[in-house]
This record gives sequence, structure tokens and C-alpha cells, in this order.
Amino acid sequence: MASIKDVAAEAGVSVATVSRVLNDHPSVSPAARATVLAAVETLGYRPNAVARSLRTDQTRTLGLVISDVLNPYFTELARSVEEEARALGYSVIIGNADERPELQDHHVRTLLDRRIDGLLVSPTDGSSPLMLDTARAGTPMVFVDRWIPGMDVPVVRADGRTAIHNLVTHLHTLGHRRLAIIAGPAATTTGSERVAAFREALQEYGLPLPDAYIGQGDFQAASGRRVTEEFLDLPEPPEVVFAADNLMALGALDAIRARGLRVPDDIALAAFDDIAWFVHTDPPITAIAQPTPELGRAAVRALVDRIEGRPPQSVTLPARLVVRQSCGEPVPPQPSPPPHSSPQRSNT
Amino acid sequence: MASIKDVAAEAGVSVATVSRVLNDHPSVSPAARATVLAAVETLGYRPNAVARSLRTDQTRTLGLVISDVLNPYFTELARSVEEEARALGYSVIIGNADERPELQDHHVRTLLDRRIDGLLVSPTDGSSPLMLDTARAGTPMVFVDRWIPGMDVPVVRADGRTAIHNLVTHLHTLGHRRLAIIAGPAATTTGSERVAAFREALQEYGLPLPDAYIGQGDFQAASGRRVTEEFLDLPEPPEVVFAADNLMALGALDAIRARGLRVPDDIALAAFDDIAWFVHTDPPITAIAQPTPELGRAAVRALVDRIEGRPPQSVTLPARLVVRQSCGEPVPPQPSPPPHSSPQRSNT
DNA sequence: CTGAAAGCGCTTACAG
DNA sequence: CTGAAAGCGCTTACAG
Repeated sequence: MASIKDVAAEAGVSVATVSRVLNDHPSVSPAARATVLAAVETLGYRPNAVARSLRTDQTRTLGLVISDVLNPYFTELARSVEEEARALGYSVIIGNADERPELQDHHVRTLLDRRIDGLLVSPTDGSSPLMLDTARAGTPMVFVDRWIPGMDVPVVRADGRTAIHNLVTHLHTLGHRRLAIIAGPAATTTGSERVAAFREALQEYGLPLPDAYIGQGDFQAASGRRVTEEFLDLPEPPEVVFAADNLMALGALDAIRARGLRVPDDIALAAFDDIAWFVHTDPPITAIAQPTPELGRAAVRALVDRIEGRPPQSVTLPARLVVRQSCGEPVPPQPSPPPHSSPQRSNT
Repeated sequence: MASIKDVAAEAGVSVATVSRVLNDHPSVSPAARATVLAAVETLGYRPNAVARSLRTDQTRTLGLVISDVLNPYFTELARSVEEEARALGYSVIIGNADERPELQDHHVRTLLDRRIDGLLVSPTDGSSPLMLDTARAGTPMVFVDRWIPGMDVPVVRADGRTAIHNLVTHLHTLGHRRLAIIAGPAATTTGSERVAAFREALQEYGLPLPDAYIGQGDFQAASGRRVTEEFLDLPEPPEVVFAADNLMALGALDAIRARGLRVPDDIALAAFDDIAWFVHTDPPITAIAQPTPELGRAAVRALVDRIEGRPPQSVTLPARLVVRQSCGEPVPPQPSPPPHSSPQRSNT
């Protein structure tokens, strides 16, 4: 592979001059520029990003550590992150933690070893010594979706409180009184916040949230299945199951179907995080939609601000309730439901 | 950030010795090793991967360029690729081409600039000069899922021919005679092969495949919607729509629902690529499942073989038909359908 | 077993 | 406007 030396030789100039034209440095004569460019062309030269990074101490790369790529919410988040980063001249390397703290740390470490310019993370758990050290060491960092309380790091996230309140109102109106939730890990902010918001909303309606109606999930389908089975085995099963993410809703659906029960007649179901398939499930699922692409973009902008020396900004965007049929009261059939253009886009 | 010099100073040895213990070089005295390790510990030293890469001319990084991360099939593929790569000591950088050739080339170029050790690609189109040059330049390369005919690069993929044949048999048995397909881009191998296999199978049953029954999609939901609308507008609409991927099936479902039609009573639907949600759609969708995680693993192994000087192997694994209810003849209700453990795992 | 030194491919003050 | 030279943080023959 041709190096800058080869180009210099071909063009009959020094490597310094080649470097200058490559970096659009102003003080290069038009003539020199032309010959260098010609040499670059004939050799098919491409600068070695590794060498450049070593020299300039910047990689123009962002690290993104998410808790689960297979979760459509995170896939969509990752996609918008990459898009915005590309628009700002950065690449992104994704690390999938699979909801496993050790794997999360592995990726953070690898990313740091590669000297990424900044780190975007949706932490798998409530605290990680490595994360603390990283922030303390001055690595530009921004939390997306989930965050670690007490750390002085900007947070970009959706607030689901109002939407959850609206959901409970919806459920209450439909006559449901025994509401249960499949929670995410209590160690994650989204895991605990959604339960808290749910509990608060229930309180406003004078509804209890007994421990038996708080199932401990881990944001994965299998846990949704397991918790739902436990709910159904209760002497007095809930009338509604609210899954704190779309994967656990999938598991809940599996469990309900396995028992030969029907939604919403036998039990109602709602989910946090909306996905395109929810329109076509049997029945269509009522869900809370996050402004995911906006979150991804805002997170990148905050991180790049931080990297480039501007003050980064925390951002909180509202989530919203999308009512469909899974909680009862069949909505009058719409002649033509608004189409969605991508599998993860929310509908309605 | 501490450098190897700092460690050397702290340990009272030369950087060469530090480097040796870091790389497990045999000729280091136990005493030296111990002091160096201690120094590493107290300084919290982590080797700079950028510098190491520049020096050793290897990055221990694989590039993966896929056509669409939002497509669950590719998400799952990416995940298994990363897993296998990690097991073999490599990182992977994913580039999402979004089915756009220019974006694909952008990622390939960026990856090459970063001097990745090898490239895994599922090409967006039939030929790319850049891809040709890359292979010719000797960059280790392997195609996954899709490939570019005529290039001497190992291919790891699933063969859907038999499964498609089985699907047609299934449809024919159910009495369907007017079968249509929403094809992927003809420039992709998977796009054209699936049509070819479908046509061949129809021929065996003496069934025609008129041009009007071949809709040109692009593997995205919107195209599935558009093509399905065209099908439904035909004087004689098809009885079955076979979508060449799961996203176009989603679009087809959107279009069918928008017309107030029902599956399978008014029109049957089947899809290539299985996803967990297909069990819960109304009705559950008959699909062709690929052994996706196996493909990802095999692709990484082939690429790493190539990188490390062993002869790489092309691999073809069979896809299989998963019959559900979307083509008619409701399957007798199963008391307990086999659960799936991840959202993209195929069921049944 | 150990260290001094060269060199990977760049960028960038410094001098002219 | 241009070039010679230093240096980013490593690894690795070479000599001892």
C-alpha cells in the first residue's frame, strides 16, 4: 500500500508538502497542490488513519456501548447515532453489552485502548468502577437512554412518566383495576424509573401495586415469558400486564399464547417501546413510543460538543402513548392506518 | 494517559522489556516481569492500540459491511459475527450501507483507511469497482449472505432453493395457483436467486409466473407496501404474495390491512427470513428461516483463516420452511408452541 | 535476559 | 511556499 513517501517521490516534493495538500493547509502553491493530487491519483494513495491518529492524538471515532443490539430500540438508536456521527465527520464503533456488565466493561476497555475520541453509553448496570475511572480520566462521555446516577456526565434520554400516566388512565378507563408490570433490572435507570412512574400513576387512581404484581425481568424476551407465567399462576392474576420493553412484551405474548389465553379478552398487554410489528400482532399492541432517532442525534451532538470543547447539553425528550387494541375496547377500524417507512418507526 | 515509557521508568527497566512482558515474550526474567506488572498496575497502564497497530501492521479488527442494520436478519448476523470475532481475538467495526451503494463504498473506504485486517461484506449491489480493487489489492475478504459473481472471494450463505420449493409445494397443496413474489433488487444475488428458485418451483407445478406477478422491491418495508398495492390493483390479483425478506412482508401486511383485506382468507402471505414476531402476527406468518448465527460464525472463521494464512472455505447452509397460518389451512392449535429465546431466533 | 536504536506513517513547529 | 527533522507509542532485530 502506497505511503506518503511514495506520493512525495512520485510528485517530486517532500512528505511535508504532501501532508499539507492532504490536509488542505493554506500555504501550498497551486502548482505543488496539482502535482501532489496527480500523484495521489496515479498511486491510488489513501492516508493511513492509524498513523494519523497516533500523530494527532485523535481518531475521529466515537464508541457506542449499548446494552443489547438485538433490541430494535437499540438498533434504531445505533443507526441514528452512526448517521449523525457521520454527518459530523466521525465514525462509530459499536459495542454490544448484551445486558452483561463484564461484556460492557470489555467493550469500554477495548474502545479506550483504541483511543476513541468519546464514549456514548447506555449502561447495563447501576455503576461500574471502570465507567467512573473513565469519566474521571477525562474521557468525553455521554449517557444515552440509561445513565448512572451521581456521575457528572450529560444524559440524553426520553421521559416516559407522562406517557405511562396516560397509559394508566387508559387502562383505568377501560375498567382494569389489577395492573402488573414486568420491570427491567432495578440497577438500570430505565428499569427502576418505569416501575416508579407506573406506581405513581396507579396511586393517583387509588390502585395498589402489590409486590406480586411487580415481576423482575431483564429486558429480554425469556424473562418476559417467565414473569408472565408467574403472573398467570397467581391465585388472582392481573388483568393487565405492562412490559417495560418490547422484548419482554414478546415473551409475555409467548406465555399468554402457550396457555391458550387471548389478548385482551383474558388479559391485557401494553409495552414500553414501540416497534413496527406491533401494528400487526394479534391484537395490535398498545405501546409507549420514544423519539429514538432524535435521541441518537442529540446524544452525538452532545458528545461532539464535549469533544470539541463546547459545553455539552443534557436532553430529555417526551415519550408518548400509542393506543391500539391490546388493552380492550377495540378501536374502530381505521380505513387506512398511517404507513410507517421503517421497521422500527413508531406508528399512529 | 500513561505510556510505555512511564511504565519503564516506574519499573526501572527499558521500554523493550516492558513491551516484552506485555506481549508474553518468553525471554524475560521472572523478576523483571514482576516489577513491570506492578508498574503497569500502579499506573493503570493500557497499551495504545493505535501505536501497536502502526508498528505491527495489524489492527486485530474486522470490518463488516452490511446492507441494512435495521433488518433483524442483519442485526442477528452482525451479532454472531461480533461474538465469533471476539472469541478469536478480533474486534469488529460495522458499516451500515442502508442498501445504498455509495454508502457501502464510503464504509469500505473508511474501513480500509483504518487498516482493518479483513473485510466481511454483504454487497448492496452486483458489482462495485472499489470492491474489485480491494480484493485485487490483497485485502482479505469474505462475502456473507450476498456476493458478487465472478469475484474470487469465499462466500458464506444460506441456500433457500429447497425451502422455496417446499413453500411452493405447500401453497399448491392448499389450492393456490396464482402466486406472486416481491423480489429484492435484481442486482443482489439474494434478490435474483429467490425469484429464480420461486420460478423454477412454479414451473414444476406447471404454474406460470407472469411479469405482473413479479414486483420489484428493494428489501425495505415501503417497497413491500407499494408492490402489494400494485398486486391488489391487478384485474386478477394473486392469491399468494411471497415477500423475499421480512421487511417487505411487513410492508405487504401494511398494504393488505389498509385495504381492509384479511390474511389468508383474502390473500395469503409468506416471507423469506423468519423473525420471532411472525409467531404473534395476525395470522402467524409462514416463513423461510436461515441459520443466521451459524452463517455469521462461519463467515468469521473463513475470514480469519484467510487473514492468518490458512485456506478459507466457502460455506453454504440450507434454509428451511416454517409453516404457520398465513397461507391458509389453519394448523391445529398447538397447546404449547416451542418458545424462542431471542427476538430473531426462528420458531417451530 | 536486557537495552539502545530503528522504524511504522503520519503532522507540524521551525527555519529559510 | 517549502523541506528537514522531531516525535506520537509502540515492537523487534541486533548486539551484548
